Amino acid sequence: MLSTSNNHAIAMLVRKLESIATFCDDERQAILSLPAKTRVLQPGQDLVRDSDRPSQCCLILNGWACRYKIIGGGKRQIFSFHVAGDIPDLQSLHIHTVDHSLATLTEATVAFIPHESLRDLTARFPGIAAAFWRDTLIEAAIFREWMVGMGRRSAYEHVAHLFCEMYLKLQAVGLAGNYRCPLPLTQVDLGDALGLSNVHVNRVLQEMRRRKLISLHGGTLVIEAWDELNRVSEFDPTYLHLETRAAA
Amino acid sequence: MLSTSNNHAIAMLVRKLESIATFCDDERQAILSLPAKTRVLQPGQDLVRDSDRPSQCCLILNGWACRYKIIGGGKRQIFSFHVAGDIPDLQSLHIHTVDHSLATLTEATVAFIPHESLRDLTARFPGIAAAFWRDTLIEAAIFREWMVGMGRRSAYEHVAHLFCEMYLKLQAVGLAGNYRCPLPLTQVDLGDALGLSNVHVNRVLQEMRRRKLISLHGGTLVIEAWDELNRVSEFDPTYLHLETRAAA
DNA sequence: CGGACAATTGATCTACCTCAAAATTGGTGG
DNA sequence: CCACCAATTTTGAGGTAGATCAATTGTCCG
Repeated sequence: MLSTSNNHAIAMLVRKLESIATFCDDERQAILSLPAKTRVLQPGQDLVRDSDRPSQCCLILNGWACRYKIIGGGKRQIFSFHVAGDIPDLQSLHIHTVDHSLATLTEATVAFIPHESLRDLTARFPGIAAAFWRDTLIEAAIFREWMVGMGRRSAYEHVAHLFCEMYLKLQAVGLAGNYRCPLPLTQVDLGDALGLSNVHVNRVLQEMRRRKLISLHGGTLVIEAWDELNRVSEFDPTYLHLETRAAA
Repeated sequence: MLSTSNNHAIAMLVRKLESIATFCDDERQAILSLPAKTRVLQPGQDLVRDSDRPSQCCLILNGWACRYKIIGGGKRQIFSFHVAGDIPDLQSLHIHTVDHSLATLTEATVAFIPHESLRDLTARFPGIAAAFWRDTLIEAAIFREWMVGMGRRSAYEHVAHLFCEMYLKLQAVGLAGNYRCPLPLTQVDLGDALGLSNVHVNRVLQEMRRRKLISLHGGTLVIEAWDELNRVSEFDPTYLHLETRAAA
């Protein structure tokens, strides 16, 4: 299940970065010529584990992954969801010991890029370094918004807010449109991301369906009332800092 | 209340960065010669406000500040506390529109450094750029840990965890030692950081005092049972990624 | 068709919230 | 040194959002 890199694969990364930054042709070309080894993984497999010291970064080419931490008593907190184009462990470039885990949620295709190549790339192209840095800063902004959700929003508002966020992020990289996006997560996954029990997530989802805000089944989320979903969650997309202006 | 920069002020920044990175003399010297305008602010003043587009960064020289967001109904979520040596809005270098606010919690002395100077510095010294990036990555790691606290820990565990974190961070920059550190926060501030009501914070603190884990009054936190505090909060300092090995 | 996993339901429980009042503290001016 | 004010902490009573536990149903898929 190993193959050598090809431009088509790395193109996902360019698309992702261009949703938050702007490149010239040289820079684009340099990214596309990054070396990478590709692998296909089953759902639920760990890519990086707490206290690893990786020497490469993972680029998701297909499927979904999440970052999480397990605490005593087996409770799990999910920090982020990742899709094609994301480098979920970019931070390992500058922080050597990882402090959480990364796992696939679905079957996924992942490319591994040596730290060395990325360091060389960022050294030669400060604009690319800035884009990577910007990506990690936006991630921190999303963490802050999740904190607001967990600390100060009701479960209903929090779920609605997450759906708005995910739709816009997916749309920005061409993976969603027309108020419809893939969402191959179980209610347990959602609960672990939101800080809720799966039972309560279920009840909130039912209420949202009943009110005709969304429909969600078969791994697809359909937003049936975007404006209303924005309103109830007080969603303001500024924090996503997307270059391409978000859909209204 | 304005004065020109001096090395003594910027030295706080070097101390902070050296708690998470290592510099050569050239780099240290370059940081020390950053220009800065210093100002003294009263408690409760906003330094940066949601949707500002600042052209300078704030370096805290003295006192405490916090970053926060207010949502509908006046609820506040605090994301981080900042002390001498911190640049709480470093991200504005790469993300132009800020998506939250920054305010003083106590009387504070703050130095303002133009973005231009910081950009020039990071362009000339990649090692300093890496240290700044590393600082923002560690901040994200702390956000993740706060998410665990809000989503998956009990109030008691969460408070204990925060105290462990703050003590180690302050100790790393020489602002704490001997299990004693400044903590000039009201119970309302703590609640807004932890996602709890001030009433509940109060009850948790009483319980922690009753169990002889801490004492807290007059703006000073004394940790009376470090090991026990670590144990109940399952505290693992890895995520702080401190260079200087933390006290046991 | 059977097995595994995911979604749903029901019943009960509790950690934490809200509201409101009282006590304490720290600073200030007389 | 005391009296007073504002801010903060503390206490009490009652309420509720969301947790837990355990069963049932639905869905996918080989």
